Formats: sequence, C-alpha cells, structure tokens
Amino acid sequence: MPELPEVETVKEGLNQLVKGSHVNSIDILYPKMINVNPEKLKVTLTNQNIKRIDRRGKYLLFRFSNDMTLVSHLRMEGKYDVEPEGTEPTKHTHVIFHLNDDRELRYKDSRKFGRMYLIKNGDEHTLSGLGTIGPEPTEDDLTFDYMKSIMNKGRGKIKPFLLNQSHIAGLGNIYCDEVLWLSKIHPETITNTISDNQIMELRKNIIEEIKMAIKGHGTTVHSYSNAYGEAGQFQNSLHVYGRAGEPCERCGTNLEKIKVAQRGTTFCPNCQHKVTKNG
DNA sequence: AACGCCTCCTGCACGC
DNA sequence: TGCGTGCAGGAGGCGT
Repeated sequence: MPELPEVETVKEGLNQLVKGSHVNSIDILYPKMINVNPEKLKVTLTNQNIKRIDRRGKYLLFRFSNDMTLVSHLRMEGKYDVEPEGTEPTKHTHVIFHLNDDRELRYKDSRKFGRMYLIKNGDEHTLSGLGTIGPEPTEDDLTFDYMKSIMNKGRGKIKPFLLNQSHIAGLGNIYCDEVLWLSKIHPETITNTISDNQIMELRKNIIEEIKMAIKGHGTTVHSYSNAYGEAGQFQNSLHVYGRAGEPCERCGTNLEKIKVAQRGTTFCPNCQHKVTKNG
C-alpha cells in the first residue's frame, strides 16, 4: 500500500520519465475513478504539457501547462507505468495518456480503489481529503507545538489518530505500526494521555522513519513498484509490520497482531506500553 | 468537533 | 478441481 515514501518515489520517477511530455490523447477505461466526466477530462488535458508532478501527503499532483491539476491518489494498489505506444492494456489498466513520443503513461489498479480529481491550480483546498490534510512529516512542518496541541485534543486511540490524514500527512498502516514500535507506545493508547516526552519521541521517530524510507525508495509489499517498475528497499528495515509471531528485536517477546479501528496492527505486547501522563 | 462505522473493489487464502 | 466465503485496506461520507 503506497504511503508517503512510496508516493514520493513514484513522483520522482514520473518527473524523470514524463515531465515536459505532451499529451496527445487520453483513454479512460474506468470512468468511475474520476470526479469529472470523461469528456471533460479529455477536453481539458488533451494537447497540454505535463509541466511537473508534485506530491502532498499521499496525493500526486500532475501540473499541466493550462494551470489545471490532475490529483491522483493510488490508495491500495494504484501504480503508473510508462510503456511503448500500442502495448496491449492489461485488465487492470484504467487510464491511458498517449504521449507525443510513442510512449503511453498508464494508470493501473487491480482493486480500482485509486481516485483522480481534476481541479484548477490553487483549488486543492476544495477537495475533501486534500483540502483538510495535515502538515508533512518533516522537521520544519511537523512542529512539536503542533503535535502537542492536536494530541491533547485526541480522545481516541493513537493508531487511528495517526492514520487520520488531517492530523499528519502521509502515514499509513505500515509506518504507523513502525513509529509506534520505535516509540514504545501501545497502538491503543488514548492519545491525550501521552506525555510530552513521548510526543517528542514520537515526532522524532515519524520524521526520521519517513526520511529513511524515502532514502530506501519506499517499502515493497504486494504490487507496489515505482514508475520504473522497480521495487523499494525499505521492507528490509521494518521492525513489526508483517512480522506477527516473530520475536521483537528489542526484547524477544513474540509480536502480536490485533485489530485496532478495523486495521490489522502488529506490535510488541511487552515493550509497547499504554503509559499515561500520570505514570 | 471529533470519533466510529460502513462502503468501495478485487485478489487471495482458506475449507470442503 | 472448483466453488463459496471471508478478509485486507485508505479515505470519503454519514451518523452520533
């Protein structure tokens, strides 16, 4: 499931492969995934250049030469491939951008969970998800004061709190479990009981983990690959995700898998505590 | 306002 | 073998 580091890797690949490319025509094979009707999308983006691709949280933002933006969210299985013109589309190919150099940019998605939105530049705030997205998990954007203020308002469990993109942008199920393990916080800890020292630790781990995962070109699980079709490296650096039943690297206790807010959650029952401010 | 629950969609792992 | 069943999961929408 692509999270921020995977989407960043895809963005980098797309900028190298299709930045500056001219769109000759567009085929839309699965219209349901787009928030405007197919004709409108075709009319708007045909004969435009892809100026560049940006990223915000897990959203890709294709900037076109007519000041329009195609927002693309990969959700679970979405990916982009660049292939020679005329390659037979697989059954998971949903949108094809025909470029003017005998190549095609193809959106593929085996689960059809991904979504695209067409907006004017600057109208990002009008989209329900992107419009309310929280700060990027970086040293400059995710300040301690911000973390403290939102966490002190959180009455629910920390895991779903971190998955909520309006709090912090880009964390998904994998990196959530990882940063909670790194911070020794139980995933069911009530958010506003977490001490300032733990908030500081959690913030540090979120920023560091995302930075390292981007360096490793993301985590490869299931079908994820970047626009080159390459796999990421970071799955080799995961401590809990996908390791239920294996011993914790810190204390040797077998890692457990539970459900928290309908999400599979792996953690160490021994060294991840529901510590409160009062001890 | 903040949170919980349901839905989308398909591939895959099961059990018989 | 092949069928049916249940599960996974990000985020949007809705109810509380």
